[in-house]
Amino acid sequence: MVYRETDRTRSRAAQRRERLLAAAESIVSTDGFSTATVAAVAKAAGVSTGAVYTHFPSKAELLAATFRRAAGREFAAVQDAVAAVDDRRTDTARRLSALVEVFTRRALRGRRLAWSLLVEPVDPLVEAERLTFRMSYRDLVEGILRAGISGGEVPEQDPKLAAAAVVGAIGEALVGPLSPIAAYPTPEAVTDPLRAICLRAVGIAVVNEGSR
Amino acid sequence: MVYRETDRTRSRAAQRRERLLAAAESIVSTDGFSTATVAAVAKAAGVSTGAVYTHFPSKAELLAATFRRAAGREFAAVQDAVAAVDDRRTDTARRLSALVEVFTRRALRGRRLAWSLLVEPVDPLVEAERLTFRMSYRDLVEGILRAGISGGEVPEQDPKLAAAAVVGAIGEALVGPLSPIAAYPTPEAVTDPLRAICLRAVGIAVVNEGSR
DNA sequence: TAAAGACCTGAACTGTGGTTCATTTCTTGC
DNA sequence: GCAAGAAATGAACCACAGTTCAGGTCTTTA
Repeated sequence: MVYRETDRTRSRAAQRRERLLAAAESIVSTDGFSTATVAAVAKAAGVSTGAVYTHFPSKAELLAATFRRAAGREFAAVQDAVAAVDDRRTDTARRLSALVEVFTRRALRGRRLAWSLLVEPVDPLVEAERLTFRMSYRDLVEGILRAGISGGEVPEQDPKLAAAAVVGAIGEALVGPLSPIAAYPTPEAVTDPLRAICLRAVGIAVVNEGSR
Repeated sequence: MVYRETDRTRSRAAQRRERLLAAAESIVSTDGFSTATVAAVAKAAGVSTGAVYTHFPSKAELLAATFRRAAGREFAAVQDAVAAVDDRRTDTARRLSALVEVFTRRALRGRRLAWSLLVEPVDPLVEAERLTFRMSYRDLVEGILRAGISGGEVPEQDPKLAAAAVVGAIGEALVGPLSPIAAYPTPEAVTDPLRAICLRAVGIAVVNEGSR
């Protein structure tokens, strides 16, 4: 044999894969997963439909990878925001507030993507990814609550249940069909009351609702 | 023409329609909407696939009607429970508690159906029905909150946002993939903390969490 | 019982979109 | 430049489930 896999070919392949993912994400974030057909993604990436299958074993895997990419970035941003608070001092209210604030801000900025990531009906394999990320968010909240409970800032309660409720409340308030956020003029107008709701829900008395 | 539509034929048709809906609901409540194919529903109802189309214009309409049937019953039960509290006296905490309790109890009893009604990916037409019902729940909560706010029991806040959050919290805590309820031994073990969370979320201080 | 219309049957049809594959084009190392 | 292997192409293929329809059956009224 004469042909060999080399740095150049590998990076070329990685580039193609990246192009495909970027194209898929672009479609998803403007029109949702349902319009992200193999043909559409291929076209957007400037390749043939068949070429998709040299980089991904199936459409489901392509979309799952796309989901991971987008959701991972979102989660990392929220996680970082929470961690940044930690750097200064441990304060449950602040950490939860940071979580709500960053999540909300980002969801408002990219509402279609947020909708796709949170509630759009998707292929089972993508749904599995979604489950993973929702669990990550719940675990993040749960961790905050556990720390708060042991520190005495948060009343005794099942942190798992409370965390699930908080995640559900944020999700429904922001991207669910029930969300009234379209009527809100600024991000703060959403984050402030939503933060108040989340803090109260876990039993933290909210003193000053205005903030920053 | 000699053939005429008569009471007998009409009731026969109504019966068939009913059989189809019942069959569809049975399938949905055990295996979800995804397995409710036209063929499967027809078979379960004891008719041919073609006969379905004499009673429903499309599969989507059949499933939408099925959804309405099941979701309508659930909502009515919750609504009745809330109204029953009203009969005695107006008390926001009691009304919200009744809502949480009945919703939870029923969801726990039929978890698969609850999942199908709340979060299973479905046809757009069915999704539209779901939206309607979610709005009904939100409106129910919103009404309770408005009354509470004007009565001074509940602090000033956007009742729409708070209602959406409450509905989201309940949904996620009960049937979402994050739900830890499988670990709970009895319905009360779920309703008590969940009620506490919901009441606190809207700003009602929870004094005694034990209850009844 | 006959005519007329509606209903029922289930096999055939259809539309959509994921997947495959024979062929062509590239890439690599000599 | 050439052999060998990989990747790309895009039209053909296929699977699946919703929908249709020709033919048979049932209901109704006269």
